[in-house]
Amino acid sequence: MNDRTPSSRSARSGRSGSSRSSRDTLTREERKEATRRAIVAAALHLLEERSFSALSLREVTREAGIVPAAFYRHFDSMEALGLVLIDESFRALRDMLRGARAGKLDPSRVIESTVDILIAGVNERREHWRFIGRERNSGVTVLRYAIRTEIRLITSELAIDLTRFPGLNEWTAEDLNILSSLFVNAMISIAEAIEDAPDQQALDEIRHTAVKQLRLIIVGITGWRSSH
Amino acid sequence: MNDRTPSSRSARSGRSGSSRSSRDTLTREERKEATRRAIVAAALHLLEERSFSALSLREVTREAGIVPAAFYRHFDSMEALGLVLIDESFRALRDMLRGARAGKLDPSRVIESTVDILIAGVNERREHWRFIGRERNSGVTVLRYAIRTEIRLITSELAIDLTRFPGLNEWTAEDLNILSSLFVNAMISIAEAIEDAPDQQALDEIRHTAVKQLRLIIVGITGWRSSH
DNA sequence: TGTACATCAGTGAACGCGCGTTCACTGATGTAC
DNA sequence: TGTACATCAGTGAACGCGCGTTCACTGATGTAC
Repeated sequence: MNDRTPSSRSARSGRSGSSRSSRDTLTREERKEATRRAIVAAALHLLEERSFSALSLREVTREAGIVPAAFYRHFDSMEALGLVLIDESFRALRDMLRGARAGKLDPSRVIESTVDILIAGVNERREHWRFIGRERNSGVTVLRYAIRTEIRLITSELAIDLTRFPGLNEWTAEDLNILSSLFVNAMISIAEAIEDAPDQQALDEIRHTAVKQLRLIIVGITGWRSSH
Repeated sequence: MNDRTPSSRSARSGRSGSSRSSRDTLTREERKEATRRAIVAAALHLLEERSFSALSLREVTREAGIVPAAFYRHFDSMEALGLVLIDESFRALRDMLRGARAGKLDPSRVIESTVDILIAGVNERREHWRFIGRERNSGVTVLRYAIRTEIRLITSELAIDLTRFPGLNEWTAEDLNILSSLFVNAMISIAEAIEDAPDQQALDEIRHTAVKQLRLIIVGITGWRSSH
């Protein structure tokens, strides 16, 4: 696991000065960025087994292949690194959701497709999901609030999207938000279940359950007249 | 916060020997039990602000008013203490649910009453709920599994209870479990929201949202024919 | 009730360890001429 | 292209600190007679 990202041979910049890479060498700026990415990746990797508050600066730098003091060339503190991890994780999550929306799902199989996309997305970015899932309720206040803010954002974006569905366009904003947070909550617990799935059979079972749960919510919606 | 539970004056046992307390003194056994409870309470108190993996043995003993080494007279390790905390927290939770069932709710207000009981219950045992909510997804594997097992138990107990409801008694066991885990998930996220509620207004809003969400699930059920 | 001995919850000192942070440093990369 | 100087990412040693765990101990509580 110790690739020793830093310390190769030499580098040479292009003509006019700023960021450009020639064949086998990198500019100083590019090297710094590579180390930064190594730190982020090391942290994310270690966070599969630890919670953020149990993660030490020295562990991260050890995994990233640098000396502890070098950490401070990139981040002010572990907390700053944590916020970057959240930002990056939610960027991945948003990409997934955007992809799902652009996909123009077959209306007769909306739920199945949604669940499939969710499962594929979580599997693809296991580390990010695990991190978010862990820290959402964990001890580090700053991270917890940052994550809840992001989730609230996603929830209200979904609420806006829902207005486009037939039958929902005359719901009140409040009701749409309630519905959308019901969906988001369901997605979060499905994602948490996926993370822990030990094998394909467990995954199939989760898929099956998730489809039924979401279908039940949909049935609820269609039989519902937005109240007061 | 340092009450110094241990070290008072003297004690005297009753006639025949074993556990019995006279007026103002305690047997050795009772003192030991008191210290044990002090440790558990200290840990639970500190866990309102920290996650378990960030909690040190020395912090706990300091808060409990004993010397670090004395911890080992009561628990083999911090992990053992963690498991006791889970056991105790879920005992509190089960008491709440049992109370709710025994209450013979007004059928026309089942949802409102359920939510009220949930809110009251969570408020009454904030420390336990916070602990469970945090550790459910946190880094300490043993605790995470212990909590999930308990939640699975509660879910299947609820599923059995649901068979008594008109219209649900002919559902398959699988479908009942799915429905019941939808309920339990909703309860968990409601409980998490309650923990963070800063004031009465936020609490009212949570109550309002929770009632609507549960009602939506119920509508879903009544419009549902248990499939295959 | 009184005495002599056993038990054991809690003490206090000591240990080695990994931690976060600081600092002066080095040497490759970048820039000015 | 060549030279002289500036920049700055990463180094390695050092620090003081709180940690978990061990150990021989103490003195109140408990028991046997």
